Amino acid sequence: MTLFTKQVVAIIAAIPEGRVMTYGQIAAHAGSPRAARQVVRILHSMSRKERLPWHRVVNAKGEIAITDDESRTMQENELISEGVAFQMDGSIDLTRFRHEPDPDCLLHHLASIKDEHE
DNA sequence: AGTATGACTTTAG
DNA sequence: ACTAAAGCCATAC
Repeated sequence: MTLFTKQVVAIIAAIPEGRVMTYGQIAAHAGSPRAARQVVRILHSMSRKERLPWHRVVNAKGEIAITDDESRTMQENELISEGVAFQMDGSIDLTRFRHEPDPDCLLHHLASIKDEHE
């Protein structure tokens, strides 16, 4: 497992209830602004083993990115139950629900991750 | 080791 | 506003 992966996991795990982040955002905070797709892969592989709030991750337009119908509905329900409101067009208002990690907190977090990283 | 694969993003037409 | 194409790079096989 790479450092990038651990950072992504840590960032996702730190998303509070009722908030969402985009793939690109997460990738950028983990050090690779163009690695949105890796975030997807990590979500796929890690959400099975780890308990990640994968439902709090959406695409850049604030829409649910998942393709599977059942999972998409499940994500929708999770978000609604957390207080995330969907707009008429089925997207989320990112100006209201986007989570921006606190820089200091993030730095500290990443430092401790780097330590435990082999 | 080499190739294929994405629950994406951004830019260009 | 919509579609097309290229870029990205850690996993899975």
